[in-house]
Amino acid sequence: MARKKVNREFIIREALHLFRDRGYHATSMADIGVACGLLKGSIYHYFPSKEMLMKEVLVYLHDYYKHNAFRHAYDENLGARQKLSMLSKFYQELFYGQEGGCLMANIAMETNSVVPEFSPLISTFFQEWIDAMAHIYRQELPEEEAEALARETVAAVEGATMLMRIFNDRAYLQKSLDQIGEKFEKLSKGSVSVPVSVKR
Amino acid sequence: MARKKVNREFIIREALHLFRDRGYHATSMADIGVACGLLKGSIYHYFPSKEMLMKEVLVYLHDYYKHNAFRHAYDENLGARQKLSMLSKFYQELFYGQEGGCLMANIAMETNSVVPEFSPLISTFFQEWIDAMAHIYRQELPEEEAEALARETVAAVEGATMLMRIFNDRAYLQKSLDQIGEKFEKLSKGSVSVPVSVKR
Amino acid sequence: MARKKVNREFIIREALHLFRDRGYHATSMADIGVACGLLKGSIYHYFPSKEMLMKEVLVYLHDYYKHNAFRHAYDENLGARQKLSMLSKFYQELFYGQEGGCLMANIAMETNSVVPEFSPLISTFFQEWIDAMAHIYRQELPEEEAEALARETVAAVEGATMLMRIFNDRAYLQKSLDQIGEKFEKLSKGSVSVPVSVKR
Amino acid sequence: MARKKVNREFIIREALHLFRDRGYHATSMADIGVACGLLKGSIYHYFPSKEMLMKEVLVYLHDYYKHNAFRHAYDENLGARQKLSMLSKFYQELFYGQEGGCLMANIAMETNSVVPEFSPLISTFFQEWIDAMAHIYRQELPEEEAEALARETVAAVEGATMLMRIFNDRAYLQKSLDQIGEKFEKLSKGSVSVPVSVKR
DNA sequence: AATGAATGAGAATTCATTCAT
DNA sequence: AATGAATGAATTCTCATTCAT
Repeated sequence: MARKKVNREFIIREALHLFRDRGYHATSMADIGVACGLLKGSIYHYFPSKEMLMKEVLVYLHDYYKHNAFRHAYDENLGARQKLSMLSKFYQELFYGQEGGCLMANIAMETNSVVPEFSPLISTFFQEWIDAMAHIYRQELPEEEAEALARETVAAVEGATMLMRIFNDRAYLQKSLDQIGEKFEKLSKGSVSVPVSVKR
Repeated sequence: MARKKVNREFIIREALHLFRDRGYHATSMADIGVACGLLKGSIYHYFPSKEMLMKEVLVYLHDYYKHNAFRHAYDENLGARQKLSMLSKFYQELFYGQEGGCLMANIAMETNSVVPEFSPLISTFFQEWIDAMAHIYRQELPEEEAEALARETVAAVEGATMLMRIFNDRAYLQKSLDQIGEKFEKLSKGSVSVPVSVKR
Repeated sequence: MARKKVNREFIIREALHLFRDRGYHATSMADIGVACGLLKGSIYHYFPSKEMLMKEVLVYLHDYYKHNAFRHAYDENLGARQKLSMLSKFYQELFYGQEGGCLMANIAMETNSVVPEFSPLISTFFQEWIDAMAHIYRQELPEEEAEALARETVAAVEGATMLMRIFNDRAYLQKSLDQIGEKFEKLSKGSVSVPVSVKR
Repeated sequence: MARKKVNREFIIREALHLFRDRGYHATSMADIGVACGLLKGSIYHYFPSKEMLMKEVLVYLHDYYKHNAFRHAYDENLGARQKLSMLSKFYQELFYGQEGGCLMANIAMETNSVVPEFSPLISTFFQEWIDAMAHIYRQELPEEEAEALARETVAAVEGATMLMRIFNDRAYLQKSLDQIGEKFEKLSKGSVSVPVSVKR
């Protein structure tokens, strides 16, 4: 029964789940308060506004991905295939809060032209994701091809996550993540670029 | 200045644009009123509630796709490639209200767990889209492959549309639509099924 | 299927039932329109406002009582007991729209200090009712006693009608109407006044 | 000018007066807010809806009667006549907010078939009132007679209260309350039951 | 740090009323 | 006579935010 100690991070995490599952507008400060065991007014001791809280949530999630997922893309102890499989596993877990899907995508769709303050935070996130994927692909694919495939991959995963929510069927995401490796395999075989044998 | 005559369809179309661009919650009845040259209260002359209006918008858009896009998939005067190119062109135009992207996707993401009444209307739409794509693919691909590719296609297009909005760059969608034909080409070549040569 | 021809009286009668059953504020012009097979706007061809319609309803009902009930009190062909029994029967039928009770009382309670324009119409009605009863009682009771009993009678009937509605039990009104005769009997026996000697 | 401290009870009491005087529909949350020195929105800090507030008002008034009036009926240190006179005095004061009359009756008449949620609260109140009166009467009257007289008494008082409002004349209620004792006197004399021999 | 009260702006919705056709 | 559209004001209710304690 030991109550979670309340601090900025705790609130951010609670808010993250609510925002992801119910969206920005449909989540009230009171909802967040309840989730934190606080009154809505108390949230303002930690964050000056709902908008700032949302921003911090976006930053928090971005950092989380950066440190726990994107990072692997640049870990030169790993081979491309290893990296891809690690990332896949990561996304799989992350997006498996089925109710919610991807916070970044959800908020992007809902607020893109209505709270433009969020946009740079969101586009930076996606750019870094794409960069990370492209970095992996470049190990075996020429620059341009790598970038294109990275964009394609991210689009495919997000599109699949969306369908997963709509049809309430995890298979969509599962399939999409599986294809990441497959597609890479096929392309890198056909590619002119030197087969990987990197490792330091 | 000849004012558009106001009727249900006119309101639905105005609302559609607002809902697509600004989302469900951030669009007020007053906004819709202004767009229609009416007072907010007057909208209720035509629709009993915001929720019902949104539903009719979803139905309207679904019908629009059905009659203008999905229909081609079942037109047996056309070859698979022709169908795909017609659909691509259609989506390209439709989703080129860049501000907005895809109404169905936007509303799905925003309201999925918060206004469940919309969900069946949205999932039916996507199912019919997938069915239409699968129907085309079946002309040259085995059942299972056709279905999988259809799901993949829809996910890819929606994911790309999302990135298009986020990066404010139409190339994402463009690329994705181009790949529909390419991917099909590659797969159907490798397939066992008889090459198409339909054309009555 | 021959639709009722619409005229002022028809609307008044429909409105009367709605006002009696649902009250003044909770009855909308649209409700009245529906009951009449008209649109709400059309009511304004017959009455300039909801308030004026309500007034006419009150007048209409007053007239109805005057001609069909109170009148008997002054019909010198009838004995006091006959008069009382006629009136009882009349009220019984009138107030047996159980849902509704007494329009005059309902509207009085609801609007007394909020639409004072109705008050004189209502108090006149009740005064005439009391006068009629007093007139009957005077046949066998002294002036003062007759008046007091008249007031008492009206209060008792209205109080009972109210309890009838609250408990959804017609017995309350029934009992009260029965007691009108009984009480009169008891009082007139004890009274000094000359026993009635009915004419004809 | 020391402002009354606002709490649930304070709001309930202010609302009670407004509801009694102006009725349920004609009293807006803004009215209540003004009466309490608050904005309309602030009322929702204490009550979740107008309907719930009304319910609490009904409960509050019921409790008030229970503890301050009905209670005396069961106080076996008092004789029947004493009880009756205490109750009379109580009603006299209570219903002497002439503008308003009896909240329970007013709300019953206005909302009986339009907000059925109030009905049980109201009928329970009247049942307890009747029970209390019957309990007193039973001291000197046989069961059945006591009950009938109780119903009659309540009906008479409410009917008189109504006429008091309509004619803006306190004499109606006064007279009715006076008669409670008289009628009981007459009946109990004629009754077979043992004359009361008050305890103490 | 946290509360509870209060605010003020704005949301959806209702409704009496008007008016051109 | 009747309609259907439109209005504008009011109503209930929500919510982000502020602030004294």
